[in-house]
Amino acid sequence: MSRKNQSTRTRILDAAWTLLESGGARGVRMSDIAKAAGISRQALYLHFPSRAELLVATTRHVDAAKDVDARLAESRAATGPARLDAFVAAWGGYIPEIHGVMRALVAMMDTDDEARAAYDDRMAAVRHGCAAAVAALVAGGQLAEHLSEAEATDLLWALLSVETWARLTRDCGWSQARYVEAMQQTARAALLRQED
Amino acid sequence: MSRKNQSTRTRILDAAWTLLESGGARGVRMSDIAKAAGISRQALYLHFPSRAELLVATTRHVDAAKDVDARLAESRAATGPARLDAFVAAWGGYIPEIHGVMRALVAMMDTDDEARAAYDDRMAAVRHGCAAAVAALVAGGQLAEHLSEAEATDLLWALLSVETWARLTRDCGWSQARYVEAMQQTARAALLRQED
DNA sequence: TGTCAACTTGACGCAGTGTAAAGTTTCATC
DNA sequence: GATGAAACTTTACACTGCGTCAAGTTGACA
Repeated sequence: MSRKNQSTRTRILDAAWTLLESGGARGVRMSDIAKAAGISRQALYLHFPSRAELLVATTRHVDAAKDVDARLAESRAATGPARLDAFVAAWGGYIPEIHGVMRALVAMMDTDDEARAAYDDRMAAVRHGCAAAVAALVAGGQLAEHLSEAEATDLLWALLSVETWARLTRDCGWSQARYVEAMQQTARAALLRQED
Repeated sequence: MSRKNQSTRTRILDAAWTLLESGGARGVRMSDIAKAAGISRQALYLHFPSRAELLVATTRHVDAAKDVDARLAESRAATGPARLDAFVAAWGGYIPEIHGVMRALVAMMDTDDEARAAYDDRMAAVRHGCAAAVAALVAGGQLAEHLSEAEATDLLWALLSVETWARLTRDCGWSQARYVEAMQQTARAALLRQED
């Protein structure tokens, strides 16, 4: 409630975020987060009931800090294929900033319903954006004949997975710009009706 | 060494496989595997030094049982775009059979070098297949101009990830056949020079 | 009959999460 | 300035799952 409480909570979330994002291949422990936040491990439990809920809160914290909604909203301005490009660029550009947090969430998903729900929630938001981009194609009669609107949405959503991003940028060494460009190209090739 | 030893080892691997594949969303424990194999938990350690090595051995066991090499070899017969289709069908058709095992491997990757190495090994094999399929396109002058041979390989490899398969079939409810068809379509659209 | 390998039982150490309880600091308020 | 509440600390412990250890049991084979 007090300002000090707020600030400690924020310090915890920032610490978790930093640890998850930078390095953190080896699982980030509660004690790591506590140390980084400058408090005792037990004090974490005064603010968050479990590791899962701390991680979930961290994703929300990052969303708020990076203003993901505003960014995705921008892509809504364009129409047709340009909208597809804009959405791919917006979401694709956001992935590197949440990669670590998403990774942790995915790792917990198998054993924690809280984490699973948070992940599903996030995915639903992305899917919603995909659906809107596909709808823009349908409106312009530009969707490939061999795909239903739902299938095109599924395909785009699958294409824009964090894992795919990680493979291309982390494992294959692509630059972020190259990734976005290639995904735009691929999404267009996969979803647009071929007729120049 | 003895036949009985062999058979116990095989029973363990089959048990692990079954558990990982069927259900097993909640992490599969050593005690689960032991119970399923009909031996004590401790006896597992007479055959495998650690959970990681048991999982790695399980992937090899599955590979041997399903004869992945022979399946992928078939795709080498075709040329040009047909080869791309054949490879996508071969690997894509294999994914559902190793999904559970791969999942477990990925989950361990973060904390275990053994598992990481096994995963990298498997990925290298898939990448090799991707590279060969792309090379067949290059040989026929059919690769899209905007992609280098290496980039096309990266892209195909990213497209054929287990995660992408899981999203489409598990999360979106696509049939295996629809998945393969859509991936062939998408790979062609993304990689082939457009010129009809 | 002895012995060797495979297996069992039971106990333990270790890491990491989460809980519990008692003590300390800080700060607002009477 | 004493009182009391909130935030935090320290210490300790329960629980799960992995991995180790040691002392049996069982069965096959020489």
